[in-house]
Amino acid sequence: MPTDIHLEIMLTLPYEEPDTTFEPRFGANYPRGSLPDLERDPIHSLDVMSNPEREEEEEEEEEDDVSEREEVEEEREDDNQQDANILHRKRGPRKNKTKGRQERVKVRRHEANARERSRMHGLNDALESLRKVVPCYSKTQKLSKIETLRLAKNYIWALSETLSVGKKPDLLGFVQTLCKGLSQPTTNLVAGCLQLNTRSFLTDHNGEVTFPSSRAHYDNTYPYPGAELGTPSGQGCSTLDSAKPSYHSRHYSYGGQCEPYYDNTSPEGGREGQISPPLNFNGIFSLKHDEPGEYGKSGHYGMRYSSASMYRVSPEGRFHYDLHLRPAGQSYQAGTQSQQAELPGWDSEPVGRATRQSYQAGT
DNA sequence: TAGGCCATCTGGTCCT
DNA sequence: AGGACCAGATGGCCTA
Repeated sequence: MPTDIHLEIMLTLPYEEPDTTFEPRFGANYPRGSLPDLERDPIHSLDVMSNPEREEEEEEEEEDDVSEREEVEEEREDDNQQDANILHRKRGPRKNKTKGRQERVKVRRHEANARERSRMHGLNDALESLRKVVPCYSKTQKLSKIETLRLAKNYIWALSETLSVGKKPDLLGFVQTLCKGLSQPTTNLVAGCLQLNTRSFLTDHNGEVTFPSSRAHYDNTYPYPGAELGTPSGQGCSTLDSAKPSYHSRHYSYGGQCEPYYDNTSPEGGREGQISPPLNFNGIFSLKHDEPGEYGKSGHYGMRYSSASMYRVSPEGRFHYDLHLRPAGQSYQAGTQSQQAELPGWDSEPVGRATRQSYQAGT
């Protein structure tokens, strides 16, 4: 896994920094009515008299700043030199007027650009916040915007599905869901963060991550009646699912049908834009994450661990799941061999065991 | 060098 | 009218 990919945010103009390309001498920054009463030349008076519409324009021009007026006066002098007959300038657009308007347009454009920059910076800040609450946050190896959004969607989906199932999730299936639709580098990153051996992943010809042996894991982790009975999807719901709105139907509706978790219902699947992730119907879901100040304390690749604590309140009581997705270097208690056996693809590295232990401990 | 990602500029559209 | 939002264009940086 590359360690020092440097993806600096290229900010030519930080939004806290004044836009040096903006010339404050132009009209927008001057209070209205504060302009000196400049003496008008004969040409000016003639234009106003001969064209009533010009009068409104002249009122606008009074709002322009001194510098703009100076430019206008200079141009008028040029016009006088170039055109001896002032009557010829009674008709048609005047260059000085056009120039003044152009300057105002330019100022507004600068202001709009600054607002747009600020808006995009706000958007990027929000995206950065999102990066910090999805698995595999790294200051040095940032996920791209699109990958961050995809991973966040998958993460929400995986957590929600875990809640809806109401049992400890299978890690491999969890990672499968996380990696749905992600690029191979990002998949490797996620797997690396979770200390999964990427050998367990296979990529099909479409570039989508597939897990040949994962069906059984899903069957075990996300049981559904159709799978058990071999019936087409959407023929019924588990007890748990019947107690909450069904989100497993393509045309999903409350109390509706169920489909296999992995049958065209992946986060990247046909439900895109149609549904929300399944929420716990009768419980409480909360996602805890470390404060930003805690990030980077691990010091390993600038990576931090991500912890998501899920609480579910049910008639049976309150369950508490902790999903700690930790990078290499984090210390954990050793897991058991049986746990490893349940998770094909786990390597034998201590960190991997530790991560598995943490994941399955449910503490 | 091509491709990916990014920030920025820009003009259009919609809304207040 | 002006601001927010959006998408296309453009150019820079970085990596394979």
